[in-house]
Amino acid sequence: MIARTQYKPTADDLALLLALIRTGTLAEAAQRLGVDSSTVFRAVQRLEKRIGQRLFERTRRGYLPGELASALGTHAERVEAALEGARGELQCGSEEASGLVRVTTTDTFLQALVLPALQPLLAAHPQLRVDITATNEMVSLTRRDADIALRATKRAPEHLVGRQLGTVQVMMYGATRLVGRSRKPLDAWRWVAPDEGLPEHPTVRWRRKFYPKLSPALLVNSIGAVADAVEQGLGIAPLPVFLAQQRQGLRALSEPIPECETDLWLLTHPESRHLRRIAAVAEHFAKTIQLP
Amino acid sequence: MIARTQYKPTADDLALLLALIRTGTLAEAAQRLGVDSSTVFRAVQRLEKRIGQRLFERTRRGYLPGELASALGTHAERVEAALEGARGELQCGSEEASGLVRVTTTDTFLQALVLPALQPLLAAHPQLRVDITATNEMVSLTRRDADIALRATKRAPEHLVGRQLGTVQVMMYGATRLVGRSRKPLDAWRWVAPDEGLPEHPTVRWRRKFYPKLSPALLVNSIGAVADAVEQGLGIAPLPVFLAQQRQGLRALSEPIPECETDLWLLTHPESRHLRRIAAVAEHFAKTIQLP
DNA sequence: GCGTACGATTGCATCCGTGCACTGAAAATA
DNA sequence: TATTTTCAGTGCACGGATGCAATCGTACGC
Repeated sequence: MIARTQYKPTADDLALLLALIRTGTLAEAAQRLGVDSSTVFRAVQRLEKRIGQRLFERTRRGYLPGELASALGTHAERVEAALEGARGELQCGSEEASGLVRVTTTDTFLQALVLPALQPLLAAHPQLRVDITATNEMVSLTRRDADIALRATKRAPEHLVGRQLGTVQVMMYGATRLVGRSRKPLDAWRWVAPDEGLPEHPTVRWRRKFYPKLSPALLVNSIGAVADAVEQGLGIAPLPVFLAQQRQGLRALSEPIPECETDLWLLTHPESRHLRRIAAVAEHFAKTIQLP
Repeated sequence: MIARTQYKPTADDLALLLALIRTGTLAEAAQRLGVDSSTVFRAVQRLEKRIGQRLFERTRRGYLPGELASALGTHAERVEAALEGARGELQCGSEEASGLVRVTTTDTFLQALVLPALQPLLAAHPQLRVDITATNEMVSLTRRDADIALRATKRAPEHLVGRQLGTVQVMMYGATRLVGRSRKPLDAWRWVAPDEGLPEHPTVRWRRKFYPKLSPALLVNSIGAVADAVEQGLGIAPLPVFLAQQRQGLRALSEPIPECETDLWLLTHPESRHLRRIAAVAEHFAKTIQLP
């Protein structure tokens, strides 16, 4: 083990590092930091000398972060977020949140849960902007993607701070005008199901396990569309209760199916969750969106 | 809304604030920061002037943090943790963790899961010190208490980053030499149970719900002691499977009881989980401790 | 091929923050 | 009550970081 001088980088060092990583040139980094480019130049030199290791590769195009610099950069982002949180404490309006918050969820949750909850939130915070992305895929929520996620999973997500908002229960449904009061077994009906776009959906897994022979008569590309199809009387399908309750004329054909149950999670990034705007949105969702 | 000058505190400002909050006097804060006390004095003045608000109350005894100062202090702690994380990146040994990690768990998990996992961890990191607190109570895990917690709960904990390590399954057990191959109903046996110290334990709730008339013949003050008593043949009891498997001569008298199931969570603080020593312990626990 | 523009460096004067030494006052201790 | 300790707060000289302006090197457009 070499007795290398253990220089402890300051927050300024990290801010500089981060700016330089993000921009790639001294001039732009300097502009972002509000200092002269010569200052950035000398600061990088100092830092490298004190650490005793090269951080950036100098190329014609500018500064290219090395491995260590990248690693430090992720830490620097955390420091930055924490600092921003502290600064939010000093915003005068104090209660009102402002800025952009990026939310990601599925199309189903979006229309059934998120959109209805949005109106009062935006009314309470006029300066707040919300950017919602609906994806069916389970995108890993990095800081680049979004600030808040509303997801349904069986197992709790790692590396994220989560609140469980309830449980998504699933029952078999059919349109009343289709099924009437019939007591036919479930596999005597035509089924509607999501197509190959959602191969791992709990309802699909459940059907394959308990009705392996069954072949759905209609495939559509989202759970919302399945619900629509069932409402139209095109067949029966396992549907989340909260979705079925929005539709007219559906009749439950079963008890809640335990195998299809998933938990509804409200997820935020550990680092950014203290930012006022993000905390405001998360709090509001947690209060407004509740499943049994 | 007053157009107050929106001064953005630097990380140095926050470090100073934090030191002053923690020590209470200029001299001690200065010593902790490695600067002169006059520097601290002037820095506080500057900061208050720029923020446009008093942060500390000056008393004979020293500096007393006001409300805003305390609020900023919690943010400052986050900044501090993030900075420490960045500095850890530069430790030369790089892979070896050093320092103190405080772990809290229950006595049951401690002896059955944590202690067995500890040996290889300490061997791999000679400089690492671990401080384990076993409490039966569900102490709220603040940064003051501990860095890592191993807990069993139904619902996922909020405000903490958690990993679910598995599910604690519970079955009825009795000593073979007591129950033999008997098929008597469960309530024909004498029962062992935890005493009033654990009134909300899942097994207790379950018993009250399904065997309300039943009165345990023996009460002891921990789940470990219940297992011991059952092993001695003093009665039967619902026991976590992982505990029963450690004992000799126990026979399961039931299937796993769904109502008694709890999830095993490994919890860390969002802020400190990037520190090398804490990440090392958490990783090791996550790898080593696994329930089905 | 020449000029232009952009980016990395460097020299120099300036200024802010700092440490050191000191004062004064209030506790703590004898 | 006398003495010592321990604070907060001040004057002064120094040094390092900064901004400005000038220089150099290279890519790119005409």
